[in-house]
Amino acid sequence: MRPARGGGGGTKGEALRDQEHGQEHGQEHDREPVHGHEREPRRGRPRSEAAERAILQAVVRLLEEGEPLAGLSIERIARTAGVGKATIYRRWSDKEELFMDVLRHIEPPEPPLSGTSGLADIFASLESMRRRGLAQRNSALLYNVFAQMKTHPKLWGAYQSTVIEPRRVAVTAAVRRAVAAGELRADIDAELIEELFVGPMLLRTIHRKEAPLDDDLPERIIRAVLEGLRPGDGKTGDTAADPAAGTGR
Amino acid sequence: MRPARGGGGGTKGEALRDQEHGQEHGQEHDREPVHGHEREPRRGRPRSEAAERAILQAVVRLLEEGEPLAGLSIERIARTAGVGKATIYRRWSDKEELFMDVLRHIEPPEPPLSGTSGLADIFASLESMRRRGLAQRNSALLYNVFAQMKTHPKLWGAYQSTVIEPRRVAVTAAVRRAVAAGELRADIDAELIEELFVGPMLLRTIHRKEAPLDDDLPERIIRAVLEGLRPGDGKTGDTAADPAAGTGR
DNA sequence: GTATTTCAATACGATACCGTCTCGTATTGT
DNA sequence: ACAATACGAGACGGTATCGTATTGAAATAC
Repeated sequence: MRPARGGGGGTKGEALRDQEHGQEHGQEHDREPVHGHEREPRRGRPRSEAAERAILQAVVRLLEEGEPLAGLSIERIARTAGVGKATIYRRWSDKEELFMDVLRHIEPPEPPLSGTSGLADIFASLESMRRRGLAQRNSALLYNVFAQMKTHPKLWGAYQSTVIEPRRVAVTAAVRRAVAAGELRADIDAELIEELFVGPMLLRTIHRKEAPLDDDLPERIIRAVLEGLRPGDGKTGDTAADPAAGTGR
Repeated sequence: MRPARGGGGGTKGEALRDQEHGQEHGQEHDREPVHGHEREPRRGRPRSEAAERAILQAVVRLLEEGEPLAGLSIERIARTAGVGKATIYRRWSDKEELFMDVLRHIEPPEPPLSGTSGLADIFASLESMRRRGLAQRNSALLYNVFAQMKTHPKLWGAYQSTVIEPRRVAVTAAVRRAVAAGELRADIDAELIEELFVGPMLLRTIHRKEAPLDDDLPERIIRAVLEGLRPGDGKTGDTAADPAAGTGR
C-alpha cells in the first residue's frame, strides 16, 4: 500500500518518527516522492539499477514463456529475477503498477505520422498495425498481455490511452486531411471513415489470429474501400439506388 | 479428472472393482457416460436439477458482479450456490468444463440467416452483431467473459467455433450470394469483402466500448462500403487512378 | 567512521484454494 | 426393507501467495 519510502514498519514505525521529526526544518530536499522515478535517494545505498532491470526482465521472460498474467506472483517474479521480494515492494506498491512499467518497456509509442498526404498516413498506420499484429503472433508476451489486458482495468486503460486512442485520433486527423485534399468523400463522417479503414485491419490482426497478414493487405483494404463494392466495373451506374434497399430496414 | 460417475474414491477405488467385476455381463446399460447429459441414472437418488441450476446461476451472478474469471474458485461458487463442493465436482471435472456450460447458457447460437438476398443477410448479421454489442455493454457478465476468454484457450476455442467461425462462414456465404446476384463486385476476394463489412462493426462493438451503437450503424457501414470513399459524388470519375497511389508503396 | 539505506534471503502468520473424503440425511429403484 | 446414489456441510492435508519483518552484508553520504 505505502508507495516506497519509509523504511520502518507499518504498524510499529512510530519509533522512527521522533528522529524524523527532530531532523528540524529539512524542507526542500525532504519532499515525499509523489510519483514516478524519484530524483536523488540521497542518503544510504542507492537502489540497484541492475535489480530493477532484472525484475522487469523477469516479468517479460515469464510472460514470454506463456505464463498468464494472473500466474505471475510477486514471489515468482522475485525468484525468477533473483531478487528479494522487498526489493520489488520497495519500488512498486502494486502488481499493476509493475505491469504498467513493463508495458511501457515493451510497447514503444507509435511513430508519428509523416503528415504529408492523408491517404499516405492512413496507409502507414495500417501498415504499422500489420507489423504490430505480426509481432504479436511471434511473441507470446505481446499476445498474452494483450489478451489479458481487459481483465485489468488499469492496464487496459493505459493501453487504450497510449496506443489505441492516439492512433484513432491520428488516423481520424489523416482522414480529415485526405478529405480536405479531395482524396476522400466529404459527405461521410470522418470517424466512420476511420473505422472503415481500421476495422478490417483490426479484424485480421486481433480476431483471426490464424489468418495470414500478407504485406499487401493494407493496400488491398484501402483500394477496396476507396473503390467501393458496388458492381459495375467502377463506372457505378446506379448511384441513386439505396444501398440498404432490400436489407429489411 | 474422472468425468462424473463412480462414487468411490480416487486412489482407493479398487475395493469397488470386485463388485463391479462380479456383476457379470451387464452390457448395454452399463456404458460409461462419454459426454453430454447422460440418459437414465437408473439407481439411487437422481441428480438435483435445482442444484445444477443453482450452480450455473451462481457463476452467472458472480460474473455479473464483476468478478474476474480467475476469481471464481470452486469453493466460492459452491458457497454462493449453497451447494457442496462435491456436487460440483460430481458434474464437472474441471473449472473450464463448468464455464463451457455457462457459456452455452448465456450465448444463444446465432439465428440462421434468411438466405434470401445476400446483401440483406449481411445487413442482418451486422445488426445481430450490434445487438450483441449492446448486450455486452449492459451486462458485466458478457463483458467479463468475453474479455477474459482469450486467457482460457478452451473457452476461447469454444466461442470461436460456436460464434465467430459460423458467423464468418455465414457472412462469407452471403457475400458470395450477393456477388452471384450482381449486388457486389466479383473481382474482390469474398473473404476480404466479408472483413470490410464485419471489421468496422467489430471495431465499434468490441474495441471502442464507449462509442455509441446507433441503430443506423449497420446501414451506414454497408452504404459507405458499397459506394466507396472516393470523392466525386458517386459518379466516380477517375476509376483508372491507382487507389494506393501516393501511399508510399 | 558513522548513519543510513538497499541488497538477497528467508522466516512469519494469514488467507485462500485445491481435490478428496466423511458424515448424516434424503430420495430413488428393486 | 435395502441398496444405491445424491445432497449440503465441512474436515482434512497440501500448496501457494500475500505483505511484513529480520538478518547480515554492501554501498553510499556526511
